[in-house]
Amino acid sequence: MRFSASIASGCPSLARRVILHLDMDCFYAQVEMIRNPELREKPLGVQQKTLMVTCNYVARKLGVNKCMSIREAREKCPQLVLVSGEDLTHYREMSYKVTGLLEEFSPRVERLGFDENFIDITELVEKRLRDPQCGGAMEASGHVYNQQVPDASDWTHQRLIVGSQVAADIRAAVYSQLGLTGCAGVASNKLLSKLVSGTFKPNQQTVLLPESCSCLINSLNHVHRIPGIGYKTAQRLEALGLGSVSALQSCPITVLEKELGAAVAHRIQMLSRGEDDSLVTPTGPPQSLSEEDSFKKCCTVSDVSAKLEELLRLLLSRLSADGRSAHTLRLTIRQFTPTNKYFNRESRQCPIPVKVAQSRSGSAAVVSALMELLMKLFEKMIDVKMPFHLTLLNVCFSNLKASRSSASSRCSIGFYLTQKKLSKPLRKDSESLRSVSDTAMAPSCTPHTACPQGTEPNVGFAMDCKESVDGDAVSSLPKSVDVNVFSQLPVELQKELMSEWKNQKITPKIQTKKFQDKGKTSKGQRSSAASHPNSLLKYFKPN
DNA sequence: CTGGGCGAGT
DNA sequence: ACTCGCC
Repeated sequence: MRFSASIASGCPSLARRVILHLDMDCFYAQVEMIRNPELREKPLGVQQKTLMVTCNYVARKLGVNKCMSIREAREKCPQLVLVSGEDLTHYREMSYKVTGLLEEFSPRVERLGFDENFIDITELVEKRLRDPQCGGAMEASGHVYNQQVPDASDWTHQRLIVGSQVAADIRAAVYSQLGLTGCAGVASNKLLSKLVSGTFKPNQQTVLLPESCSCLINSLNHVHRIPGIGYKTAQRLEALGLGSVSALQSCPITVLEKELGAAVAHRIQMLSRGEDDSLVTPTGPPQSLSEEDSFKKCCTVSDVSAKLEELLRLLLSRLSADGRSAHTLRLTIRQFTPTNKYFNRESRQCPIPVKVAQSRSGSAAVVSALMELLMKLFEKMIDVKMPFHLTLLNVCFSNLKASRSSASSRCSIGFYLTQKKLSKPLRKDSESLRSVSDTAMAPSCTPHTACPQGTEPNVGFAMDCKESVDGDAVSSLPKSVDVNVFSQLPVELQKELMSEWKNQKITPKIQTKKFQDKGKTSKGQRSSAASHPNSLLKYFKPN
């Protein structure tokens, strides 16, 4: 009884969500200024090859913008200080520190690149609304989009206003603990929170109230500015005369379906109206690790071999820190072509023999075994007896699995369910959730009833509930769980379930079928970052 | 003188 | 294996 009641009442309906988008200011430049504070007052650009990928705000005042070529940036600003940003190590580490810190506020954190995160703060907001100590004055923190005046008697306004206060707290925590500034947007879905976060930059925040939604979405000059509509889709829309947001909004769906297919058509028309029902999906640890390098010319086998070995060693080092083992190896190349230089990438992949995958990453035997595989993959694409001209090499480890030593004993669900006491109090909600998803490679995946996402998130448990005499769902403990369903449950319920499984010494079956999108695709195992003991290294707490 | 990553869908 | 999306 307890469970079904909690599940039914605890899941926020899609329309009542409060979503936060946090976008770090000129992220790579900030990291470089932390590494070398003397750079703070100078115009600073971060360089990758011939491109300045970002720059600090001192440089921006002098007319420099991100993604300018180095030549152009130097022309506009001769005093510009450039640092190399081709090694992503420091950015990656800081990026995961940010995500880790955000996960202390809510386990529902989704990464978007290295410098952006979505956080579903619905439950935090509701907690504050219930807390009498936080009651009273309803003033937004930061900007309100369109200078709309909130209506204190409007519940939706109240939730978003409280959301803006949560956002301010979170930004303050990121600054005090990591020294980073960023912009936040608060709205009722991911699309709107992302769009609104950029309205005041840098180091500011904006909340969007529903009445100003159309103002925000119609302020976009072109459909390409809508996140989710990329270059290709925008071009096809343009060809249909649908370059403007308003044209896309009012286009007959049949026209869109004919050009783009039903799924994309529906999705982008929703987006054009500011509607976005996608969930904040906890990102967890990366599903692949890759290293790449681009260059003007590489045309000998020995040069290829040397470059691949360097990439491989970097990757093995990262894989070792991650604590998982890789079971697929992929090589991507780009060959020189005078025209259309940037899109002719080809790749070949192969399994990594279990013996190699599970041996210690540092050993020379592993390096040579993987180098042999890489050169075989290379020769599947390039006839080495003929002249060739490469401009890029990428090595990627994917199909990452928890390795035996690290994961199964300490981090499996069995660990949590059989231990008398947890090593940590379950306060860190994210950790209990992680331990569940960590065992997601269990092969027995029973498909569950599909349903449109967000409408009835408890359906993943439905098979375990019986009808009782009085017609109420009976309080049987679910014995199977979809990772993605579980992760979207209220944190309190997650904890309750974990604790109850533990008490009853039950090991629930894990399903990994993706809950949304009518279950047509599997996301594969979706284990969360901190579930891996060694992955925790990425989440250092600041001193 | 257009990086170096990531994930999802097909 | 490839396309498309995001930063």
